Order: sequence, then structure tokens, then C-alpha cells
Amino acid sequence: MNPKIKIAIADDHPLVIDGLHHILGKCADMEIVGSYHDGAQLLSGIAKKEPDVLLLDIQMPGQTGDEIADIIRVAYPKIRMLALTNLDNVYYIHSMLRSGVLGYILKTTTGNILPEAIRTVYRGEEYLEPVLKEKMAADARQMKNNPHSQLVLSRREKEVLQCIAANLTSQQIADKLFVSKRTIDSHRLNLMMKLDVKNVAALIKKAIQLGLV
Amino acid sequence: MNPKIKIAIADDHPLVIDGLHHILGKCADMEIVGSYHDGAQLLSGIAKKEPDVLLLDIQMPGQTGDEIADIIRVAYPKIRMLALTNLDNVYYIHSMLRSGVLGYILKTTTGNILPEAIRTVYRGEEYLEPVLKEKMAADARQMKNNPHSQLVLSRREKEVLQCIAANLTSQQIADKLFVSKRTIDSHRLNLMMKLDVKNVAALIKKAIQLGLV
DNA sequence: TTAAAAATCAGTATAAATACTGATTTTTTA
DNA sequence: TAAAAAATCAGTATTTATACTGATTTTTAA
Repeated sequence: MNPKIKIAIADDHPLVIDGLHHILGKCADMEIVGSYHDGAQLLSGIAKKEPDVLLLDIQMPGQTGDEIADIIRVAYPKIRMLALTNLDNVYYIHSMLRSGVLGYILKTTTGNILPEAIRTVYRGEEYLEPVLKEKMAADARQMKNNPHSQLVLSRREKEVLQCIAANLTSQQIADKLFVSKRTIDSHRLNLMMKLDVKNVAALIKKAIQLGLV
Repeated sequence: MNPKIKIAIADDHPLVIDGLHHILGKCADMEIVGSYHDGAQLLSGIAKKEPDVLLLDIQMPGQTGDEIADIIRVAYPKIRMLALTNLDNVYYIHSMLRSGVLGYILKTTTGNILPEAIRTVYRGEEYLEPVLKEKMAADARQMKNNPHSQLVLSRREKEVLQCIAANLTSQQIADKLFVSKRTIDSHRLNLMMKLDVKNVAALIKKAIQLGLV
């Protein structure tokens, strides 16, 4: 018989951890070796447990999911990470995958998707929930239609975006950054073009959705 | 021996429902008589179960939590409702309490707060998590400084807010709702006064923070 | 080091939002 | 049913954002 898959959990919801214990307890090929409710606990506790797979929530007190994933990837490259979260927007998926997560599934997931996902990433393969694959494909299609809207903001653009989100007018931003109002207007237009929106309301909304502010 | 407290659960996360079964299974004075993963299921299933206490998530597919709570309150006034959710902002708490919910606790809750909350609302008393009581007190203090900013939006205001968030201009909203642009401008000003902001960017940001859009 | 990308600035014009005052009608609720 | 809240509309003025065209300088990366 193969050794059991050793699983660690990081989630700030005790209820979810309980649920995971319950579900994974029914899987003979798995065992939970540790559960943590924030990033700090996880990082200090994971060293001696040597889990094979880490179930990682994105929204936790303290660090964000991708920060934690980045650290784990560097410090413990052998651990396979599986994001388990409520956040179903494409930006987060990209961000987590970039940070070294192998799988991404939602907490609304049902049936035996979870064990299947765990076994898949344990083998070192990628696992994305079908719903999410759909979303990413749709997103990619939309991007093709707007060749200008590539989601790569320059440092200055991000800075201006923060100021807009902080409710400064173009003039105020210009004063703050010691440049002309025209310059800020340019940045505004570029931001709106890149995020494919037509006004501040949409800009703020999208920026929040994408986790940029 | 007293009869057991009959509990129904409405939550779209199977993991959470599993966790609840696990935790409440350890309470001798409680039994779970039904669990549902959206509002429609809940409303069609709750009739014959006659639960004493309903654990209600706010974020579910279809209707919002306060809409569901409103329906339940009218149709089954004997059922005590306990909101169990991730949303810890003051607006939601107020909104749910106004819709007849007796208790409000967070999914991050630990220990035996949950059973305690269930027993409290079962007795017909209010239960708010200490953390949330703090928040509401702090919020009340802040409100005192801005007597105009009472966070109770009218139906029409919410509608206009949705439209603003959907990136319509005042003129477009006016056309859509078959009223004058002036009217929409009034609503805009009222919305900004109530949310204590000075422009759309801030309005959208705050509305998202408060979960209004 | 050269090409590309980013950041800078200007003129001009229009559209939209914001501010203020003031009011009537409709709906809700006590 | 009476009082309160919500929804409606108008005039006028100012500020801000958006759109378009066009350009130079600085920084970054191949």
C-alpha cells in the first residue's frame, strides 16, 4: 500500500477546517497532518510536518494568499499547493498560479472534486475546476477583442490609480506627484484603455475586482 | 428532558455544512433537520421541517440574505434566525437585524460561540458576537460626527446606485427609469451624503466595501 | 547602444458631475 | 388619518472628467 498523502490546511474558518476533516477523513489515502488559521501559524508550523499537499485559502488575516504562496514555493518547493477559496475572479487565479499554486478550486465545490484535485496536484499535475477553466477561456477570448487592454500597469499608472481610488481629483494628483494635470489625464486615459472602461466608476469597480487597490 | 432544538441550515458551501454537522452533532440538545444551498431550496423545504432555529448565510446564489430573511420573518414568524456569514461590515449587520434576524455571528468564530448563539436566539434573545458589538459601537460613534450620514438607503436609491455602478450616466439612468435627470441628480447627491463621500469614485468604493453592489 | 516603453506636457472642446436653493407629489408608517 | 419619509422635478453655476490630436524627454530593456 502506498503511503498516505499528507495534507496541511490553512484557512481562517474553523467551520471549513472541520468540514475538511470530515470529508478527507473518508479518504483512506489521505491524512491531515496540520491545520492553521493564519499565514504566520502556517509558516512556523509547516516545517516539521512536511506535508505533501497544502490547501490554501486566499483571504486570511495578515498576509495575502499569493504572498504566502510565494514564500512556500521558495522555502518548500516540494509542497504542492492547492488554492481553496471563495474568490472566483480570473485575476486571482492568474495571480495564485503565478505564485506557484498547482490547483485552484472553489469552496462551493461539491462531490468528490476536492479529493480528486488533491490527488491530481499530489501527482504534480495542474488542477482547475471546470467552471474556472471556462471563465479563463472566456476571459482570454475577451482579451483578444481588445488588443489594447493588456493588464500590465506601469508603476506610475498604479500610483495614479491609487490616488484616484483615494478620491483625489486630477489636479490634486498632479500637485501631489509634482507633474502637470495633463500628465495625470494621460495616465487616466491609459488606465481606462488598459482596463477597458469608460469612466471612473467603472475604473474603481474593476480595480477593486482585480484586487489592484 | 427538553426536546432538542431543531436546526435548519442555509449555506452554499458544502464544506461549511459539513463542518456544522460535525460541530452541532456534538451538542446533545440540538439536531439538524435540514440543510439547503440556496434561497429557493430553503423556502420550498422549510415548510414541513418546522425548525426552531435557522442558520442563514448572506451570500448565496439567487436572493440576498436580507431578502430571504424578510420572507422567512413574514411566512414563519416562529423561526428564530441566526446569520452566519463572512461579512463583518456594519451595514450588513444592521440590514439583517432589520430583516428580523435575531443573531449575527461570523464564520471565523471559534470555540463554543456557535452553540451558545443558537441557544440564545432559541430563547428569543438577541446574540451578537463581541467583535461585532465593538464594531457597531465604533460605527455609532463615528455616525454621531456625521448626523446626515445615516446608512439607510431607500429602494430607489439602491436602484440608482446599481445603475451608477453599472457605469450609466445620470442621463442614461433617467431614461432607463423614466424620470428626469434632475431626479437622478438628487438621488446621486443623497447617496453621496448618506455614504459621506464627495464623488463617484468614492461612492463606488464605499458601496463595494459595504457590499451594496 | 539603439529601439521600445514609459512618463511627461499642451491646446481645445464637449460631456458629465457636483453644488446650491427650493419645491410638489406620492408612498409608507405610526 | 396625520405625520414622516421617499420620490419627483427645475434653474443655474462651477468644477471635473473625457475625447482627440500631437509631441518631447526620460527610462528600460534587448
